[in-house]
Amino acid sequence: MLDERYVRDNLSLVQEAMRQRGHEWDGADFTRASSERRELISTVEALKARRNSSSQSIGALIKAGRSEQAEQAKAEVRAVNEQIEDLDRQLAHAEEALARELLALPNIPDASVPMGTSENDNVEVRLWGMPRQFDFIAKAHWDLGVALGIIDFERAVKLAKSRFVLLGGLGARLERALIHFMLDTHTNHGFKEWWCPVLGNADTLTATGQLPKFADDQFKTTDGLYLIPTAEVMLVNIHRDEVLDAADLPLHYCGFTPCFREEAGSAGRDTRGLIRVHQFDKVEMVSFALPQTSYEELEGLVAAAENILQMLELPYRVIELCTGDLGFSSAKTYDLEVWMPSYGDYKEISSCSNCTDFQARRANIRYRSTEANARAQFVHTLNGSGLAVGRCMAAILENYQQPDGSVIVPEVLRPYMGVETIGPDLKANG
RNA sequence: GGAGAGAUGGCUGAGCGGCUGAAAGCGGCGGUCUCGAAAACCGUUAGUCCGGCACCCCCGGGCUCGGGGGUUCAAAUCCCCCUCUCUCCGCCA
Repeated sequence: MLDERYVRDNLSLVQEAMRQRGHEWDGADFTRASSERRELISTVEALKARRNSSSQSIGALIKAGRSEQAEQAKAEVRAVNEQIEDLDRQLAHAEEALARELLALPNIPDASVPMGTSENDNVEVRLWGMPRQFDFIAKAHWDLGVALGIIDFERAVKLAKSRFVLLGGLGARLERALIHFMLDTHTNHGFKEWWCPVLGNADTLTATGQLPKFADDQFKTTDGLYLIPTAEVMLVNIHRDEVLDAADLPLHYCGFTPCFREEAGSAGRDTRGLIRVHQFDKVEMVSFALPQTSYEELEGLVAAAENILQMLELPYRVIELCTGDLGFSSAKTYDLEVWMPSYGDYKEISSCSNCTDFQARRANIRYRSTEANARAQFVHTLNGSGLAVGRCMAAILENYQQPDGSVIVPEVLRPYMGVETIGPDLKANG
């Protein structure tokens, strides 16, 4: 959420920022609600001040035994109360309208973010590794996985519905190996590991920006809880309504959770395989940082995510999202895209964002500096995938496949897997 | 799931419907003392919104004692609903 005063004082800047994002917003409703709210507050608070002082004098009159004057004053206050009640109702409406406006407004892109209207305008920052040249016909991971007996899409449909996945034998073990490898690597680099609920309440999902605007993208329960679309939601909300000690910043957190997404509106896209499913595993990183260092933190998160891909020896590239492709809460985002032979292209496997104070304001997460009497300020929150596990498995299967349909296990995963290859012998795969 | 108890400032914990945004203690901050520190003593110490001043300070006012509603001229205090915590019972991986 943007600061109301900032939006009010910098309306044309905000309008320009929204235009760069491709977000329709003229600010008229905001301005109306904002000024209406302040006018109502001034009026109603003057009346409340009058009520308070009158009530006090009534007490004095009663004590002095001047009951007829007290009764007269009571009648007057009753009349004032009727006006207050009416104005408070109007004020509540104005505040609702204002909140609606502010909650629907995305973050302002950082000045360094490249201009653009779609993913076509994203900028490649760097490349790592070389896509492998196959001297045989490379298979897609959905064919490989099924042939190896480690991925079962058909039974997953029976168990749930389409866009769910069932992993068996070495497939299940590979999933687990990746999760452990990623968490071990991050915790060795100073990230604190958390295990958290996968259902969150409305306040929690509002704080990170999923609600109210993206309610259709979330799975929900009948009693008002939501399945989390990413661990970011929980890791950020750990400190909701808290004041952190500046000396403790930055905080580096990580956690593994399943992630649930309705994928409403993505019908027909990435319909095969592990790329776009309703439930997938992800190891997530979240940082809480001082405003003045949050962009350094962002580079650190990207490096931590890149480290995983490098250890797995998967070719990838880093791109910087343009203004038009930026996520709702983000001021600046780098995506990591892994080479995916079946697409003949790079495919997103991690997204690292600096949300500046946008989520912190919604979540009311502040910090107090060590200087005496310093006012609590909003922290900056950052998040990055480290990495999406399902897509990582897909990339490993495709990039490490052999002519006979077997898959070599990346070196760093072998201690977790206990095998060096996932072979074509179905029995050996569990 | 059943029965009971509770929720007050950074923490502990008082609080006859009006003089209580809140006693006291702890903690924090500032000071006296000291070469310095500790101890002792003195002072100070909630958040947020609106307005005066475009910021901070300061000044005036509103709101906030888990959340919401009600009674009343006036609610931390009385009534109702909800949430959460604790104790006991039941159930359970």
